[in-house]
Amino acid sequence: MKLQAPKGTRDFYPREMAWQNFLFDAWRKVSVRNGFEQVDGPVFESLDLYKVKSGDGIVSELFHFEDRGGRGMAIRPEFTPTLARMVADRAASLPRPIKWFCMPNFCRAERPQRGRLREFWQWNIDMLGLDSPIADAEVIYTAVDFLREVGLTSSHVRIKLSHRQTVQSILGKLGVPLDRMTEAFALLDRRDKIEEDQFAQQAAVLGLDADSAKRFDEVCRMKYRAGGLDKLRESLAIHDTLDDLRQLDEQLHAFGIADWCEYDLGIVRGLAYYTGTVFEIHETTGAMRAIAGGGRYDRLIELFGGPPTPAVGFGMGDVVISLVLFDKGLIPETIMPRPDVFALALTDAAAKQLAALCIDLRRQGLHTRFSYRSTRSLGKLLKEATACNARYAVILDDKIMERQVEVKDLESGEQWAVGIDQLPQAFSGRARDED
RNA sequence: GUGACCGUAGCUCAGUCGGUUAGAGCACCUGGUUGUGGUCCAGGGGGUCGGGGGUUCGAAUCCCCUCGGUCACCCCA
Repeated sequence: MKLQAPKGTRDFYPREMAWQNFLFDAWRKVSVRNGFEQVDGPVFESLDLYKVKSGDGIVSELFHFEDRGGRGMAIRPEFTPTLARMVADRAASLPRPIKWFCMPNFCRAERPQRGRLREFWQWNIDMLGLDSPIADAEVIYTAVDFLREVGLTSSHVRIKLSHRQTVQSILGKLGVPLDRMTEAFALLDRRDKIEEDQFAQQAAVLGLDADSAKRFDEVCRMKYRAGGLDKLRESLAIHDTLDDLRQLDEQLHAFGIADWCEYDLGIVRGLAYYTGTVFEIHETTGAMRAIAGGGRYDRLIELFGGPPTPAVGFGMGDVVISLVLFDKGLIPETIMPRPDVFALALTDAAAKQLAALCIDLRRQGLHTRFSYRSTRSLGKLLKEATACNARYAVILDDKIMERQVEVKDLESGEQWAVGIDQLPQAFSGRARDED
């Protein structure tokens, strides 16, 4: 093959495109019914915009270029900076809370792996201007609503939750000073990738003695079902009211999604800008990378020059969720657009009327296809009609001269004669009853 | 960006020790036959074996480079 799609990108043939549309439809439908409004921004932004949040180091992860005036530009790798910019620009006039969603494509110059490509589409749900755990819970509820919509259950996937304030409070009581919290979170995130003694050593640098480091590690490995906060508190053996987590827990119950959720203090979410709730959605087997991730980021809008604005949201990429649904056999067979009518001609005289009849049906809004083949074999033509999953076949023979055709219901196999003027009604089933 | 493994038709794969013109099933296309739906029959398109270079009388097969995929790092916004 001489020309191939660039590394980490995909071509969408009709079948893949149909799936993509199916997924997008589900994202949009769920977003809208939960009260979110769709937005979007430019595919590329000023390079500087991405440095604001992530620093200069981000540049190597971006596809970037100079425009003809020498200005640094980058193809968007995420939506949050654009969102922050949009909110900051109209902060005074937007009604609160702001509930927005989008499903744009992003590009990141990373090494592709399973579930991780260089171009992908991501569903973003964000809720701004409401500093209440209700917002956290509603955002998480929206994710659960989607999971249900595509046929997943709480036995397939789990929402793993943590809370930055809670973990920070625990770490503080174990001896980590406030100014080393960011490092402590980073260590927490890396704990599975480094040796035990290295972990202990690095923990010591942060002010944790051997005993505290061990407890720290233990706490982060335990999982607690929603509602199990008292157990969590006991096992911590640390006096902390866990107020932040407790309020969230109440709301998760109020939204009826507690059985999808589990507390896992080992969930950190890479970047430092999360301020409260953090969560990831994982397949329960744990085999795949996270399906979605998000949390509360109350400082970020300020960082982009807006007024102090509490915010919570998440992103879900199209790649992992598609792999998960494929693995679980949850991709429906019927994602391709289905013709209402497939018209076919059994004689040369009838073939001459085919186009006119189809155009007429199309003008009445019916998805109509016909055969381009010269064969007059009814068997072959019906096979063609079945192959594209048409609902009805319209069979033309010499009776077309008397304005009569046969209509065949391709699901039931029933067939009956219809005058061409009654054709559209024939498909509703009413005309048949009158016969 | 670093390291490891992989790469034969759209898909799943066969291809002996390096040896003639690279194969099968499915899929796709055309027509014939049963006038009524994954039947049967006949025929067809499609591969410079991912690409380039090297070794050799001769390379899908051996060596190097490159592109792509997968896995682990990095990162995961």
